[in-house]
Amino acid sequence: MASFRFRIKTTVEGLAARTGIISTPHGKILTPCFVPCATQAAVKGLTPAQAEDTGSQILMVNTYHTFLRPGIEVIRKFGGLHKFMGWNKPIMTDSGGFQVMSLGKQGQATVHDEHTIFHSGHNNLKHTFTPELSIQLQEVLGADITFAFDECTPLDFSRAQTEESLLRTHSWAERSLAAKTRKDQALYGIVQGGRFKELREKSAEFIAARKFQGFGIGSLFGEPKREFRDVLRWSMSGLPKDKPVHLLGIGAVEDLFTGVAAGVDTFDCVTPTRYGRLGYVLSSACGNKQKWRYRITKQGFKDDTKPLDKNCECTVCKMWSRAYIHHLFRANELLAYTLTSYHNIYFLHELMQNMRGAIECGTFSKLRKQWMG
RNA sequence: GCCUCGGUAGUGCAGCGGCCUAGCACUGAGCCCUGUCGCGGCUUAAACCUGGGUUCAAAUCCCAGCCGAGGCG
Repeated sequence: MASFRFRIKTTVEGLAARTGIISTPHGKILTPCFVPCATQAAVKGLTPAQAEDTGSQILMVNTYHTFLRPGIEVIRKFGGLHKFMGWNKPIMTDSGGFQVMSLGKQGQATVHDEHTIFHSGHNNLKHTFTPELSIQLQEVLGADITFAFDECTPLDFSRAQTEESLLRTHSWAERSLAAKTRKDQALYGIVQGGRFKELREKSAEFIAARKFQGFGIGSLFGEPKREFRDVLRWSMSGLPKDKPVHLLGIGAVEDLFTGVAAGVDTFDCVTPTRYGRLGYVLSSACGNKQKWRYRITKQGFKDDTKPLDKNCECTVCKMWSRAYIHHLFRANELLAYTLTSYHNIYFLHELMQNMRGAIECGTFSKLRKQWMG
């Protein structure tokens, strides 16, 4: 079985942007690329075949969610996620760290230095999560790329709170590494540090010094765009260039350009599928140059015979009209979610493919300018 | 034909003399969501069946009509 490897193909003069190839036991990934979320071992609304058709090279599955349901023993019985969900390409698994924050905000998680206690909504059970458990679970899940258990620090945390949280993330990073037993899985360490320059740099330095095969950058959403750029730069400055970097939870068009320019190799984000369910269509021709999206549920599309995106080559855009998809949403037909999610994922993969092409042709800055103005 | 009950935003309900500038839920219109949210949040639009009467004051009480549901013939 092939082991994990990262090879840089092309770099861009004056920028950190690069193309590369991540090799994993389940195949290669051309970077930079977008990673759709399959949180509960499914890309919401799509079959694995459809996910592959959109251009997906790798999926992100969540450890905490699959631990709660169906439970790790079920997946163990199948020999891992790949066989369980019928996806033979690479998989990465989130460590459950994000849920420390997202559930914590709802009072469903309490963080301690040693562990985190989750109060499950499913059945009122309490679950104690530790870095060791997260790694153990991820090894059973069998992902090609795994993440250290971290604490996603809310951006409104004070300097003192952020520092305390960061110490925990670092301690958990070391414990995650120590708990690792499988050699065929890559383990990424995660850089945190909230919105503080010194803490981000300190975190990057700390994580870079450990034996991780790659790095994740955490907690970058919700920032004003200017800060986003800065925080990303601080987070990456101390990381070695020869290892892959994943930007966790980011997928807005502008952020993808910013990330790639800064040298990020992979991105995961829920927006294409979440937007798909909310009736938002990603489009390069929608007139909204901030968000690159519009709402198909609006009245105006009721009898619109045009495709979702006139510039898009995806199956949905070739086969169906805005009027039809508008109708599916109005009628609450499940196909609405499938078609819109399919298109949205295709849109992001297409964008990333264009970025890869542009980097290799030396026209990345031009492409970015075309999109961002 | 008689009797009973009911007619309040698009839908379903609340209000039953002044506290109604009429409340709620869904729906509509619009905005928002970045390691998931078929969710949730915010803004906004929209109604007292008709006509008489009683009263200082009627969505509210009375009469007639119209409409709907049920009962009796």
